[in-house]
Amino acid sequence: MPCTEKVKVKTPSGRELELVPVKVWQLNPRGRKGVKVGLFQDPESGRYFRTKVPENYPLCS
DNA sequence: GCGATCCG
DNA sequence: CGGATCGC
Repeated sequence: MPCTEKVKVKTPSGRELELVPVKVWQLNPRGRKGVKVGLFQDPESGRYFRTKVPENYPLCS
């Protein structure tokens, strides 16, 4: 499933933006909860970065 | 430190 | 191949 919904994120450049993740996956140590992580691209710098996304955000490609 | 992911 | 992501 492609990523469509925007997420409010703090970019490495220090801006608060709504971005659509490139990809979202679950990062779980065995036996505990962990977090959902999104891969994003900073429109300012063009650089990729990872940050937590809300638990209710769907996994996507 | 663990977990998945992939850019640098 | 390591960094960086988060919370436990």
